[in-house]
Amino acid sequence: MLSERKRKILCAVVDGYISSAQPISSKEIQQQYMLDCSSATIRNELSALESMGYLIQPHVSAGRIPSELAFRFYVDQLMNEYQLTSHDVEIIRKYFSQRIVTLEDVMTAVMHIISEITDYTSVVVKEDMSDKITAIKLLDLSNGKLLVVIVTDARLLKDGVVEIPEGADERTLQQAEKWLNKLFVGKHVSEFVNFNYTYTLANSQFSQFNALFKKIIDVLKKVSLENGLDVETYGQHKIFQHSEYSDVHSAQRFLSEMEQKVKIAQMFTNDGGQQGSVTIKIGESDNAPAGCSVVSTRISLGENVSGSIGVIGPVRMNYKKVVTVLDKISDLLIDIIK
Amino acid sequence: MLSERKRKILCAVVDGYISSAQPISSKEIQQQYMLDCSSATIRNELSALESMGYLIQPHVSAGRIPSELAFRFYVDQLMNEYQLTSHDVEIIRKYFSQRIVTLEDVMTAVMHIISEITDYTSVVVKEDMSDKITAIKLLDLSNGKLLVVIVTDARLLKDGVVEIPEGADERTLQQAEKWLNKLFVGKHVSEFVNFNYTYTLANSQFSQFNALFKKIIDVLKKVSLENGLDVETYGQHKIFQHSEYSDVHSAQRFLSEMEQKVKIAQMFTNDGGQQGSVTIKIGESDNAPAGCSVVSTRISLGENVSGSIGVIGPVRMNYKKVVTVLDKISDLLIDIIK
DNA sequence: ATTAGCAGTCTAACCCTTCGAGTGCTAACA
DNA sequence: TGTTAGCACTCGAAGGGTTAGACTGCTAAT
Repeated sequence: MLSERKRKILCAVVDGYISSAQPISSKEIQQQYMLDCSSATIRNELSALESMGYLIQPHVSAGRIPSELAFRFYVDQLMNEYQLTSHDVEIIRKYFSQRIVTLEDVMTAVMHIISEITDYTSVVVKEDMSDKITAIKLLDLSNGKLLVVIVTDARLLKDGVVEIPEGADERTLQQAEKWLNKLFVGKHVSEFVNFNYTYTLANSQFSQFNALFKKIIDVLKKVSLENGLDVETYGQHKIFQHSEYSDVHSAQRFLSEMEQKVKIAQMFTNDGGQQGSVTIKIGESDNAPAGCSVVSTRISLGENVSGSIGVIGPVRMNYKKVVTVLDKISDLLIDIIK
Repeated sequence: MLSERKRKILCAVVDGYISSAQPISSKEIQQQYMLDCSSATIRNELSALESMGYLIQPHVSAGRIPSELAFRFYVDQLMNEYQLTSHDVEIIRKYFSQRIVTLEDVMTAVMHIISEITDYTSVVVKEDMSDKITAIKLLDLSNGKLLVVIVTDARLLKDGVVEIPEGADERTLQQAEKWLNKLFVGKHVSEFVNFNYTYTLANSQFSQFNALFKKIIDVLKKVSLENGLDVETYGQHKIFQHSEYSDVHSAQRFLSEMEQKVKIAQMFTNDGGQQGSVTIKIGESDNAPAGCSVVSTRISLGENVSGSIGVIGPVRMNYKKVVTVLDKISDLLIDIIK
């Protein structure tokens, strides 16, 4: 448990680093945040926080920067409120006062608002849940491969080819087919983006077919991403405003990452938080891209459509502001989407 | 008219600069491209080409780089054939051997192929021509504004608000409405992306309403872009592979540009070249973004859908390769799309 | 018309120094 | 025991100066 003073100092470092992108020195903390002890005392505390893993010293004659652990602690316990500025509110007003007719319009507006206010790349993921699976068929292509056909309500079929596992005769394949249908029919295609197969498969009676099922579910995942999911981003150029992307390499990495829509979708849709609560992923340990954080919230977009909105940006992100903006937009969406 | 030797030298400079991104020296040309005269002679020729506007010398002790004029001349007259490498062919094979079902699949594959082979950002624009305009209505909102409602076959209506011009009474507005209907009904929404109003309007009998019509057409343009047009890009991160974007500023400019889908659509769809012929825009004078070139070709995607595919990248682009790839893909598409 | 040779120019790279910011440690102090 | 002043030390960023070398333009000879 951290002492009150340590918490205060840690918060000062994180806040300061978020706004300046520079290592924070003991003097700076004393002058700007706490006046009741000397910089030497703060140095001692900083040193302690560093050995606890919360702070990092880029080099010996520099101040401290927060570790990912510190950011995690910050968003969970230290972060205080952010008040939307009149400028922020004006941006929201501007977009929502435009004529908005379709769901597309809404989402485009939301993306632009979020990106403009926060200066991060905004992401909208839309999951169309209306397309239900009506049947799964396995077709032996008699060259050692199996054609998996997934039939759905709306579009006739989606398919993929997988290897037939060793020692699978016709009868076992039929059984497998039966089992697959039992498991999947009636479900929405987009439910499989984040399907965690280890559990389900470990308990199935077809453990020798694990590899096959895994592949089939991969086909489902692919299909669900390509058909049931719509990923849009806006404000990729905003990353250049942040000093962590001032070198070309990290910028390139970020952009490559952003073009992998599948990955993006997963980051924004999994561990489904409830509407109204904001999920924050910090760094690779949270399955965000290296050096990046993902802040998102789930939204409902009508009968059979749900989704996520959020931003992706450097770990040194203005979480307060982002969370507040997402909350606000989320509230507004509830009013707008009937 | 340029002498044969000047053409040869100019071609050498352009080819050399395209592949090295470095100013080309007289010595280099002599060694690599022509052995039948000395570097001093080439220096004289280079000097002449510079004063003709084809070459630029970054500083006095550097070689020459081609001007945009030179690139224009190169693509029109000098450029020789490019042979697809086996690696290129392999990439095409890889993507087209995947199961491709929908038009979406095709276009995604095409985008990836083009970007992977060329290392530039690829763009696909799809214009859905099935949505025809059935009527245009003007509604006086009696606050000095006019609601323009565009009714189409498919989706009920699209609208926008414009100011009523000075001195427009009810009767003239009715006339204007009539004229608008005569002009637009039966046309496809997406025809207006590149509608050039100056000509049409200059010859209309409503010259005093030019501003109004202009706005209405802007609404149509906006509508057609938002509804009838689909712009997708892939490989934005590829720009970092090219030295002109090794500084953060130009990279940012490029990305901002790429996020303006409207502009992109216009660059790829206008002055409608025929399928099978590749259009090359070089630099701002050709309405490409500053420092950029746009290479595109029109394709047919079925009954009521047409579009463009192409790349956008630095003016120092490997035009040979890009043109060849686009030609190839264009041919393949003709086979695939029925 | 072409070419060898040479003086002149400019960049890129490297090294060196300096400046200042910030720390850790020590010893004194409450 | 916790806090603080003082100081030596470290390290990076910035600036200046030098050097090496890449090319050119010009001149004069062929």
